[in-house]
Amino acid sequence: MNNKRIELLKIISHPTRIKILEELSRGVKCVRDIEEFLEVRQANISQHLTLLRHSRAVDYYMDGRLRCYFLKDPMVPEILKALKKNYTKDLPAPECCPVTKKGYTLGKGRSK
Amino acid sequence: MNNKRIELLKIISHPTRIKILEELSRGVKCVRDIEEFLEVRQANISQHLTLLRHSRAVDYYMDGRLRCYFLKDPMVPEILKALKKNYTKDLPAPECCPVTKKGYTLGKGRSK
DNA sequence: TTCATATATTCTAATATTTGAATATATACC
DNA sequence: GGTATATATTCAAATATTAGAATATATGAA
Repeated sequence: MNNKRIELLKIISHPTRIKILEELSRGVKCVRDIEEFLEVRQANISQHLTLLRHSRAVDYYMDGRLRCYFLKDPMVPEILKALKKNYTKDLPAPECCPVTKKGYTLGKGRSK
Repeated sequence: MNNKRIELLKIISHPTRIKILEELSRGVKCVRDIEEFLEVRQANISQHLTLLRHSRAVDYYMDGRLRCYFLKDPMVPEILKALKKNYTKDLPAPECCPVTKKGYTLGKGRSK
């Protein structure tokens, strides 16, 4: 598995950055637009955008004083989709322990 | 967006844990199986499995001395799929800066 | 009960991430 | 030029993550 992809995934995995990416998935936005709907200070948003830029998740157009950000990496929408999906139940558990083919007891760790 | 999902995404985003999850996506495995194909010590694998258990990404069956781990959270395979997908090009960039509807220059930050 | 096997936990040091505060830069407009 | 606006950078402190080492626990077998 490509390590760059995993790094990008890690970068994505932050509440503020997810919000930024979701907003960008609805269309191009400049930093002030992002400031408006997030309760986060400008400098911090800029820090997050810098991370997203460096990991090539986003890119931007400059128009005069504005930087208009947009999504660039095609994995990002896929990840957002997977995050938003409504999962109704757990994956089916295997019939029995396939290693020993014998009976089993359920893991106790599941409630922790 | 559900914060638990984002936390899980962050937990997933680690090279060793991705490898473990990929292996589990091929079928149930006990810890020793995982040790065999990863060049990581048992204690460390156990630490990663503990994280994955606590975030409910995986669960396990006990069979005597063996703990047979399997995938539990349905988002995990979706994320693995998104990671493995062969993305051939970037998302299409917007025609022009939609904020000002004027001409634009491309961001210089893209090469950093 | 004792031993070996399978796995987990605890502790710790190194490192990375996160945020706020302050400051810097770049551009448009006067 | 000077000023206001839009955004980025730097620094530092708080916090979180990571991996290794040592040790603990649980189970099955003898």
